[in-house]
Amino acid sequence: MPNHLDNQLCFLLYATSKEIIRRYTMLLKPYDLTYTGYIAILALEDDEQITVKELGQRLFLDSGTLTPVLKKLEVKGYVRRERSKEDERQMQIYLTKSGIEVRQKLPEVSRQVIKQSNITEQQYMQLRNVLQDILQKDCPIKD
Amino acid sequence: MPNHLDNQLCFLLYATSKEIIRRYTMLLKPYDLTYTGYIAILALEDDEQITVKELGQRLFLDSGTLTPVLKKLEVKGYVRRERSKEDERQMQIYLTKSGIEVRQKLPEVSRQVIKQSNITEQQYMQLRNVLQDILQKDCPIKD
DNA sequence: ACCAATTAGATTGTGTGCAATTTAATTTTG
DNA sequence: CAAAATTAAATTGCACACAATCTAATTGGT
Repeated sequence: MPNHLDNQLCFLLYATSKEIIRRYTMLLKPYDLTYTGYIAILALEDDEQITVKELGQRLFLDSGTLTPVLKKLEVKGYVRRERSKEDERQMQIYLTKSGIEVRQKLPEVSRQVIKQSNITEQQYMQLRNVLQDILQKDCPIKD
Repeated sequence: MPNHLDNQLCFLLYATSKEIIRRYTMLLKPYDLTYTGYIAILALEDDEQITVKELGQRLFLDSGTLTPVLKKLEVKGYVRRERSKEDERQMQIYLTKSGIEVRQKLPEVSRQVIKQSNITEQQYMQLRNVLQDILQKDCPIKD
């Protein structure tokens, strides 16, 4: 591995990620959604109730980040939060009708962001594969 | 471009970037550096004075982010900040002796992070090329 | 059944990240 | 040359991220 480039790679990852999120944020404004709110809604299936913990596992986020985001999504009317009756510690999250509606419009936003970045299908696949590799190889170490 | 994967790619980028930064943050603790402080120090050459604006261009960060970071680096003794005499609006930033010293140790941190992610040299090159492409293609739109 | 250990979510504190505004200095222009 | 426009940093406000702590609920062991 070429040492003098180590930093470039990590920094590129960081800079590109920020830039992509910035673009999402702009396009999500009409829906009154932030990027975090967006991925939270996308992670919820239409007829599904999941806990904050489960949602956090899908998004790699903890309750410290998710709790405020979900409260805001609730105020906007996109999700509902209910204490589980079987286990009072758990909070059940699910999409409202309005949340399901907005969720259906979101793929268009995503399509536009990808379009802007102008990458080829091959590059797209390469990038996805490498990132999945890195993230998966990271998982065992985290535990 | 396969539509149903659009989101996966952007999310992967976001999640991987966060994970890599998390690893940096852990390894940087002994040096009393955050990731942002780290890239700021790396962006400064040993015998160079640059303005906050210039530094921001290198790091894709604005004064709103950089000013507090640089003030903290100054308190830690890694950089110095001085008003330019030619143009009082500008703040000149440069590494102290201590900053130059710590800077020399940082490539080792970077090497360790790359090592942990276990990617092949080919993957490394692919990733770098695609990210550079995306970031460059994005730039004209920003201006 | 009781108490220690665990677990889920919320809260707190620190550090970004960025848009928007402010302030002070410099440059441009009529 | 003076007023207007521009520019550099700093400041403000909002929204994450995440570690650490807290609280309440549940579970496990005896």
